[in-house]
Amino acid sequence: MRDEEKPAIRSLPLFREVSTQTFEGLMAVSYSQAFPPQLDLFTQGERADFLHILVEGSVALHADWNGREAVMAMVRPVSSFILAACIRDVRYLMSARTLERSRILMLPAVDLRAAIRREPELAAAVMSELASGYRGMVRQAKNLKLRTARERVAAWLLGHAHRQGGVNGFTLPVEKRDLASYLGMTPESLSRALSGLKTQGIALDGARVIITDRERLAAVAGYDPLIDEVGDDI
Amino acid sequence: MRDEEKPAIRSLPLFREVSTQTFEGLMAVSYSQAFPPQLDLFTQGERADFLHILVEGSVALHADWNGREAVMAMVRPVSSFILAACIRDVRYLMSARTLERSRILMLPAVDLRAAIRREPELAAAVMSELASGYRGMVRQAKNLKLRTARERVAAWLLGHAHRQGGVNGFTLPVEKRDLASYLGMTPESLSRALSGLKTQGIALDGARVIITDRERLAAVAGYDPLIDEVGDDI
DNA sequence: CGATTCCTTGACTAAGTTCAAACGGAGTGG
DNA sequence: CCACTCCGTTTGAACTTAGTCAAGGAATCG
Repeated sequence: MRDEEKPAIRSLPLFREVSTQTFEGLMAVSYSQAFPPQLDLFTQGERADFLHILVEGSVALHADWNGREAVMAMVRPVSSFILAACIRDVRYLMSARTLERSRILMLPAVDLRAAIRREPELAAAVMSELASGYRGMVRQAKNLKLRTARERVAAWLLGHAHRQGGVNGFTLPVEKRDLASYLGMTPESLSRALSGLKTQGIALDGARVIITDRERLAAVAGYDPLIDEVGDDI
Repeated sequence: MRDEEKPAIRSLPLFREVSTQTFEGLMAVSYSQAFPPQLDLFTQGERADFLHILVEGSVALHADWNGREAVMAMVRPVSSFILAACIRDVRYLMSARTLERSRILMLPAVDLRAAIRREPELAAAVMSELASGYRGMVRQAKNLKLRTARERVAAWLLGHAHRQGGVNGFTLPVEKRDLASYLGMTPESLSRALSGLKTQGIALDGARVIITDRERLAAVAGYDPLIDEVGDDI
């Protein structure tokens, strides 16, 4: 793996409190690899052999069933994914594919599990990470069950603007069809939902979105910290 | 707390591997209480002060937003709930209410966190439990995103029959409207979906369901271990 | 019993999907 | 440099699914 990647990985919630010895040990058995866009990293149902850490690029976790597909999560650097399957030593429930060219660190699940057994600080971090991931999924399920498609779109726009540092304008970080799938709708529905929101506080230009009336958009979205505040758990 | 409850709690995945000393310590600071049906135990947004363990009865975890409500999970004995919020010392994302008269053990989150710090076996069990909960939520999100209402109903029926020990007939363990909400639909839709399934391998008599043609029902449901096999993680 | 609560059914409405076609931008090759 | 192609997006129209509203029925519980 590259040395310039290390500091970013070291500062992940997962490794921040871990001893240097353990961290270096884990890095020594991991390997980093670059993947082209649209490449399948693994497929649901396979055994979880590696904890993946996205260092650069972007990755979609998706699920397939009966010929249908849904994007379950969109991963951005630097963060790990599919920790739960690695911990339990079971099969992936989701597949992963790169959206852009991506650099990924692959950490053997066996070594991770061994390190956890040795180092309580790592165990604590994993626990915290899993709890956070669990709550993220609860939020997603709430979003799906309680909101309409249009409301989900409005909420996502607000949430993304917020995560970008409270900006008003941004360009969509992924293709619209992937976003649509993530939000549980078809690309056509997303397109129409976005059009419909043009009178509700946003302006559109291709993949560029500008929030012109935050209050109004928030009213449509029914913005709620217990669904949308993904960041520092309240 | 009552002594006759202890063995069941002791054999929970969470406490099975824990030292007797720690276990007894935790039990000593916990208290068990009986609640009437339809009682709110806590409300989303409140601080998570107690890990709850359902000893007897049944509990629904639900989420509310903008005047709408959705049942997110149905808890049956003996199992713990809202572990993630306790671990992270944050607010509940869901509310809880009893469905029947229930006996619940309440374990102060502070003591739980302290015990975890002291005992690696407990930390490991918590980790495993959280990972399992996370995967459960992923399954639920997949279910919601990929399946139609009718397919979810069919899959739930099969899953429930399977969890009951592979029986063919059973009576619904909760009221239909709660089941409907859990499955992300209205009571009317559930009613119609069940009627529609009468030609697809089930027979109905009020709350009693008999699976007459498992194959056929499984075909409608598109039964998939990566969504439906809730039990021992594959 | 009578009252309440839950479930079912029917008719209607709204939301979202599907299919098809047109549009538009990015990259390619003549 | 322009035409061409490819692919994602947009738009329109028909259709399907699920939700809403309202009324009737069935079961339950004081």
